[in-house]
Amino acid sequence: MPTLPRWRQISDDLLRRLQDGEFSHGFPGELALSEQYAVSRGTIRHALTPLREQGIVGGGRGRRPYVINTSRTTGFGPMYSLRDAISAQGGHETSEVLDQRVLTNPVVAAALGLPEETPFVHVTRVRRVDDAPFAMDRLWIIASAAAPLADADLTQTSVHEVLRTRCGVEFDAGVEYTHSVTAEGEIAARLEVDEGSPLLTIRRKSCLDGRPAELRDTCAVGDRVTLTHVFGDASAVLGCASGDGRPVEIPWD
Amino acid sequence: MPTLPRWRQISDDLLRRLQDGEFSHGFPGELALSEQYAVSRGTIRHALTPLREQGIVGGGRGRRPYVINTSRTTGFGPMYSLRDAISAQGGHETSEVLDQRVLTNPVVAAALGLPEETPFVHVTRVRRVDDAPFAMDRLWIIASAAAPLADADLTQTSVHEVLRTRCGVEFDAGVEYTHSVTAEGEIAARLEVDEGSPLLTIRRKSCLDGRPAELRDTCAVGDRVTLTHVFGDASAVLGCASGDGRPVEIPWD
DNA sequence: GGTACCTCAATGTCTATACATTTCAGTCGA
DNA sequence: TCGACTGAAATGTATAGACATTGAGGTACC
Repeated sequence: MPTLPRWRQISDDLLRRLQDGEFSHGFPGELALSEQYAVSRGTIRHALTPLREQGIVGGGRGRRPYVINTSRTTGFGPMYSLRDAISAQGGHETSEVLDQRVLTNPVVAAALGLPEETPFVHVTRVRRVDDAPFAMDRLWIIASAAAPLADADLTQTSVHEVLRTRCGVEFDAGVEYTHSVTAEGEIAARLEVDEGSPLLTIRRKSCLDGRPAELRDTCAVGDRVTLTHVFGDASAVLGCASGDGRPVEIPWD
Repeated sequence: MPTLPRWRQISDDLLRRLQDGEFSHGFPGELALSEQYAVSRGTIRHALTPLREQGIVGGGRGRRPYVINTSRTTGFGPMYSLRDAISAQGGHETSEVLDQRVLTNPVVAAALGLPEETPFVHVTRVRRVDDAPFAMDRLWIIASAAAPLADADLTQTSVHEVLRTRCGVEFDAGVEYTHSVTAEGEIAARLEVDEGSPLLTIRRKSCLDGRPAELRDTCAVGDRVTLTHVFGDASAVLGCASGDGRPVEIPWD
């Protein structure tokens, strides 16, 4: 495993320190960080870029640097794991694992452009917040890169987390397709909703190290889940009315 | 209007040249661009960053630079305008404008954290591809920044486009909340779907120049719309089976 | 023919510096 | 008291150079 570049180490370290609440009374400026870590300001800027893009810290020319939000922390670009979007709304989350083993699947392999006999770790789960199911998902991750996943305890930990800590890898590219459908048959039963209820389906194909590595299908219950995407320093619009994401009815004029 | 920084000018220029197909036989490297534009390599790298992040051009250490995709061009980070996601699937798109005027709305103002009497440009549309409605949306944009929008012809042009070319502004931050609901009443009628059909609702709050500026509610027909998010160099997973975003049924094992 | 190796080109990482620009806070004056 | 002004602090923009790392393509050897 190659050593991570210095800017990345600093970025991770800053994220950790943010989560520890170390900066609740103010975030240091680039020059201060430059001294703390004994690197040039350019490297610090590089390290801060992802934090600023994800709206975790803010600042700007002339302005004092500040912390915006530490609750939503994991995720990479637009691919916030559903788990984080949910647990932010409070409530204890658990997963019921229905299936977790290594197998091959020609359809999945084709969707990722991989050879038919590629072995995948296959996981199927129902996810609950305070015992109410809010989503179920199936995922296939290329086994060669994610072997520990086959044995990991996924009832309390996100897949993203396992990959990062146990496998030392992170998704670096991907596509996400979102649809709206209605619940039917087995899925409706598993999610404990009426047939005909609205669901969000999300198919995600993602890469590790530039190579296809994962296919994931998620089914989320429409009125229990909010898909949230943030970009840039959105502090000005976060936390206003409707900050929880529930649409406020806006009267016609 | 302040002059754009050099890196941004170059970024825009490269995007234009990409759309013109100038690089269909190969994309120049950083050093070549550095000479062409007579700027340092650092500035070129800065200009290339957004293109690489959006998966428009690819490359990497040791690899020859290459063009991935020029069709999806507008949009900023994860906020691809729905229009682009749709028109990529072919078909001629038009909008039927139901309302377009300046007014105030206390609920909208509150959601954006603005004073109650802030004037907005309010637009309501039904969007169609080949005459079939696929979405309707309502949006409020702060009038002071988007005055030309009140008179613009939106039947063929996206709001994003008008803002960029006529107002010289672009969204630089925002939040997007996506839900799944079922169609009812007036909305079902306007979208020409049965009651109970699945819909995607997207509420977006975004900023111009770091200040709250827009609130947009979109209702999209579940089986006519695919919400697509791309990040990084996803060329390895784009264009595989299920490349159109329609989920392929994957058999249980 | 195929394979291992080598070399080169291109990008990734990092440093150091200079100056422009913007905001904030404090000061001064009307 | 309120306004305008001013200076400091911080980031934004840009340059130039150095070295490391990677992948692709060609070469030479078996």
